[in-house]
Amino acid sequence: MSHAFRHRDILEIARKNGKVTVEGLAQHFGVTLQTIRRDLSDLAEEGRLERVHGGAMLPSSTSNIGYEQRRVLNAKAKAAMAKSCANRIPNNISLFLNIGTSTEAVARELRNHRNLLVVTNNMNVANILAETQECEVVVTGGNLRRADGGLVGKLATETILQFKFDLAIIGCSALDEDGDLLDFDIQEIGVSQTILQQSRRTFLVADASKLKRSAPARIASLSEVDTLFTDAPLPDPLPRKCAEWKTDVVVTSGAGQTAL
Amino acid sequence: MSHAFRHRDILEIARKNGKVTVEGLAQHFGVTLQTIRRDLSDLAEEGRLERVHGGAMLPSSTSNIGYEQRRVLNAKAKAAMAKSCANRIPNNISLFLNIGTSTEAVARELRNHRNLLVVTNNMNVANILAETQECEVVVTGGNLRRADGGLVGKLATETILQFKFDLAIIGCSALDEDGDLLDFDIQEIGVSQTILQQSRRTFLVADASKLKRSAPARIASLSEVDTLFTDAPLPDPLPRKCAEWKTDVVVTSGAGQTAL
DNA sequence: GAGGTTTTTTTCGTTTTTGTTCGTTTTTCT
DNA sequence: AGAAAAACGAACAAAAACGAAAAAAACCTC
Repeated sequence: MSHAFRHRDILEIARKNGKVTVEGLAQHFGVTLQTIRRDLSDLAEEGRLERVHGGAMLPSSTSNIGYEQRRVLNAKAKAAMAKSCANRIPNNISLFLNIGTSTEAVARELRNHRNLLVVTNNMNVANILAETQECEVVVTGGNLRRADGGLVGKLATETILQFKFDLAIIGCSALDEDGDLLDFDIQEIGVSQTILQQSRRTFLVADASKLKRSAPARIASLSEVDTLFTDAPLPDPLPRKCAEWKTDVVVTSGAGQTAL
Repeated sequence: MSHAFRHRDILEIARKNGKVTVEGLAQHFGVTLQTIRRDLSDLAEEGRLERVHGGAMLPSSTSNIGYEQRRVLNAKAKAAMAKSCANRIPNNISLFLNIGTSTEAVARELRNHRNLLVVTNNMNVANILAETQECEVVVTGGNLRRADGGLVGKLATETILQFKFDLAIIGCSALDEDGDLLDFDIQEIGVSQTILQQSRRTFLVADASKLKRSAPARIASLSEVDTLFTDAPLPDPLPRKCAEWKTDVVVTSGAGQTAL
């Protein structure tokens, strides 16, 4: 029996049960574990299944496409990045957090900081920080973008212009090999650029997946960023450029260690 | 079996029951307590659950679902008021919703309206309307007031000045026998007054409990309101005054009927 | 049926996950 | 308040799962 048949059946079983196990499938088809592993890897690569330890699950796109999916996507690495980022954020300062699941993770880690003034154009960040008592939260105005809870547009930009931040924590959609920060949404570009302009220091939080993507609009260059937090070593031209630009790079392995 | 499978099921159980226990889950999955603890820690780290001694709960503020559920208590009268208010709101207009549980109830009833431009300084209203696709939501900037999710201060006022609304739906902390709208928070006064000034028509939503309270700051007079929605007949001097002012009064009994 | 290709199995070192133990913290009982 | 019980997290060991690569089997085509 060729893998094509198995693939079809595996998907069917997965759709019925919501999940499949390597062991179970091996038994079901009377083949080796390794064979099933290869099948699942193939299916995962095609995006038809989501590989997990011990088996595979239906890709979450079935239920909640987009934001939720991105949020869960390597959440652990993001949490680690966020932790090491939060560790370098002192108390008693003003800071900005923009749109993005990574900055939301940072917000979660900031709940125990004291006396911060946090300005954000991200509804989720505001919701997260509403829990704590220890910091003042200011929300910029703007048009609500349902996809990610972002507040965008003229109103957002104008509000930001009224502040001067000690620190800006930003995310981006992509990061290319020239060290340019890119974004999908033209509207968000203006907001991000205004933030950079209004803040004394800048932290960029971007997980490794951002390095494999591209996006149409350019926000800024890494040279304008003080510290980059990421979860895997940078590909080749970038480490040298960052050194040149004096941009610190903090790589956080999944477990939470920090290295230069 | 991998943690990925358990995580999904744990969240499902948590959403159904509102909480999960370490012991219960360990038994359910046939694994050690320690394993479940690790799972719960992971989920808490991702912000998907809130860890508590002995188990975990749905995160309190983040989740729209949890919030929705918590608001059900004593909301019957409010929902009735909100329904009859929403019935008098046409489609295709711009409107403002300010702070208050009553206006939140109205927001909930507006989810099936079409082509509205809703501006609000209430995070909860924004969260509620984020669910629907049918209307544009604009959030004013402002300082986040944790007690009620309100956005207040100079930023809020300034944003509102940039709009002109077809209709404003407002709440208030108290309503006295002179027909004056009162509020506890001085900051909110400025916002409310600005709203009245910028809108062509005004609906006030105030349940009967507001009539028994007092508050220090005066927002405006009922004479400036076009329609008052409430859930019990007004005490004595007010019906006459309202008639004089040409302020409509819509009294909704708990069951949902509408009377003049 | 020989030769080449594809697929599967086998093997093995590595990584991930789970279980166990133990000292500490939190909760509950008195 | 103080003691007992329950829950917790860290650390380490055991078990399970993993991926890569070589060997074997199955399947072509000529």
